[in-house]
Amino acid sequence: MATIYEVSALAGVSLSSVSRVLNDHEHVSEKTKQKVMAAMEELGYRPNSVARSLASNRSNSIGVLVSELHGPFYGEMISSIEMELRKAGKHAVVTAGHSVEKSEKEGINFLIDRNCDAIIILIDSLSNEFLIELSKGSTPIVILNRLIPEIKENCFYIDNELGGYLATKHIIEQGHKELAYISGPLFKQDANERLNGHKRALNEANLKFDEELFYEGDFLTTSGRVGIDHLIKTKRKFTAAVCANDEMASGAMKGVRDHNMSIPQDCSVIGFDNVYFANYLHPELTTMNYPIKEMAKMSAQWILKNVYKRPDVFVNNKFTPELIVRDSITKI
Amino acid sequence: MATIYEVSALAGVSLSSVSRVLNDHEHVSEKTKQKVMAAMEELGYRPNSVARSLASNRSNSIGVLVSELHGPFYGEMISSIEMELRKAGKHAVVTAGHSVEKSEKEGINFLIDRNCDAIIILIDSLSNEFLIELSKGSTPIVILNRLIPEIKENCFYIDNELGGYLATKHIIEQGHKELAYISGPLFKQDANERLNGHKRALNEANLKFDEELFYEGDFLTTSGRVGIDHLIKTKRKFTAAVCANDEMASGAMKGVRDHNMSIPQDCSVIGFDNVYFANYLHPELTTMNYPIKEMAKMSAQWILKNVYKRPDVFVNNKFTPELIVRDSITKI
DNA sequence: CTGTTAGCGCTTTCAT
DNA sequence: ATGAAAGCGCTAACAG
Repeated sequence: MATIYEVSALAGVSLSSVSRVLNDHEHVSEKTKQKVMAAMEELGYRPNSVARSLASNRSNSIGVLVSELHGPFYGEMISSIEMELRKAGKHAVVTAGHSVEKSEKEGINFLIDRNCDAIIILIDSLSNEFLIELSKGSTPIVILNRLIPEIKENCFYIDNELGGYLATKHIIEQGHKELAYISGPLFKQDANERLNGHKRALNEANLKFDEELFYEGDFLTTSGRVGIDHLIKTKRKFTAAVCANDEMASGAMKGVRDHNMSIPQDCSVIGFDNVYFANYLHPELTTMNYPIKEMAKMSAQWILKNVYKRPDVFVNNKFTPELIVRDSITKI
Repeated sequence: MATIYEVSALAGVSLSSVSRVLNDHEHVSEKTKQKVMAAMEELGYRPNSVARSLASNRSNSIGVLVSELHGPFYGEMISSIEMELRKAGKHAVVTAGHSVEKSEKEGINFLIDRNCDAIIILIDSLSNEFLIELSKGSTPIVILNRLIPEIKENCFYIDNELGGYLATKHIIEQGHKELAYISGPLFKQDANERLNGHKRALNEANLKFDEELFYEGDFLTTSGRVGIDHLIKTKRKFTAAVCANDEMASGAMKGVRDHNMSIPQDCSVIGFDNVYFANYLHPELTTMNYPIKEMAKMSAQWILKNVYKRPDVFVNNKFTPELIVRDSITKI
């Protein structure tokens, strides 16, 4: 593998000149530039990214820490981040924290030790305090799906409370009065906020929140399934199940059917996130859109702008959930 | 950030000794080891991975190139790889090729330039010849979902032809005689093989393959939907739709229902891959299991063994698809 | 605009 | 078992 030395020798210029054209510096005469490029071409020179990183203290890699790498939600997020980064010649180093505090901290250390220039984080177990502290370190961080007021510039989030509110409001407007709620794990901020929105909508309609018709799941499909079993066992009547995400909604749909009820006639269902397969469930799932792709893209752009000093792009931190009406809710 | 120099000074030993304990070398006295560890502890020393890479010519990063980063299939694969790698202190650098030849080649160069110690590849546009050539380079590669005889040690694959055969055989055994087939894009090897298996089963049952009841999709949900429209327009009768993957099957199910037919009574459906949401479709999808997690894990282990010389693990290259019977097929 | 010169932090012979 | 010293390939002041 040819090095910068050989290039400089062949081109008859100094190391620095080669380095300069490599880094697109100004103040290089067209002539030397041509000579250098020709030499590079002839030698099939490829820069050694590790050496560059060591000398410049930039790895051009961005760490991405998520709860899980699979699942419809994270996949879209990572896909979106990688696309944006790659256009800029940067790359994504991904790792998962599995919603376990210890493991998530390890993930962060892992990425920092890897000299990532910045880290994009979408996890739940680490406290705001920890993340605020982390943000004071030398590795810039951006946080997805969470607003931490003290470092709000680094946060990209949607109004989960509003989303929860709008979802439940919609279902109430269709005439439903007895709502079951299948929640995400309440140690997660978004699960909490969505539940709060749900309660606000209930309140506004003078309906009361029924503890018996509440089930705390884990955001995974199976817990939607189990949740329905649990709810039905209470013998309480409900005409709709409000689910805190689409995965649980899909599980809930299965559960409802396993009890020989049909959707939406016997039980309406609403989800949250609008993951791509919500559209392929039967009936198609009414849900709240979560613009994860746009948010992920924004977070990447923020890094390009703030860490790599790329020309300004407009960066928007707050996103809005939107109701997507499909066929899983019936009028009463 | 403390460096190895400060550690060596504080411990009162040489650079090399510090390096030795860092790398778990033998021939280090227990005493110096203790001194060094104490010094590291005191200084909060963290090794600089970039410097290590430059000096050792190992980046401890493994490139992963896939067609797409989202979708149920790739998500599970990447998740599985990352878990295995991280246990060994290695990390995954991911990138997508979008099934476009130019883009996939760029992806490979990108990863090589990033000094990845090895690359895991699951793509479709690059030819066997190209990959064989690539395998002769200095960066080891492993190939998922494809058998290239010349480099079969580096390949991890299932018998797609057998899978296609078994799927269709099963559906024939349920009494179906008029089968529509929604294929993956035929430039992809797996799509081809699955189709061949389908034809073999047909043949064996003395049924003929009907060109009119064939539709070439793109492995994405929407093309399953579109495929059904197309098939129905032919006015040919069919009692079952054999789909080359679950995503198209989910689209096909939607299509069938949009034409006011019910599943499986009016039209049975079978998929391929057994992605996690196949279980949450309605009716639950009968499909062929594709052990992508195990295969991904194996590929990571192969790298640990062959590139990093980790203690032998048993490595299996060939996997077998298995029929998963659920509710999307009816007896005739 | 171009060249010289130190490193970046660590690994790895080679002696001892 | 330990240490000295020479890089790994490149960047970034600084001087000219």
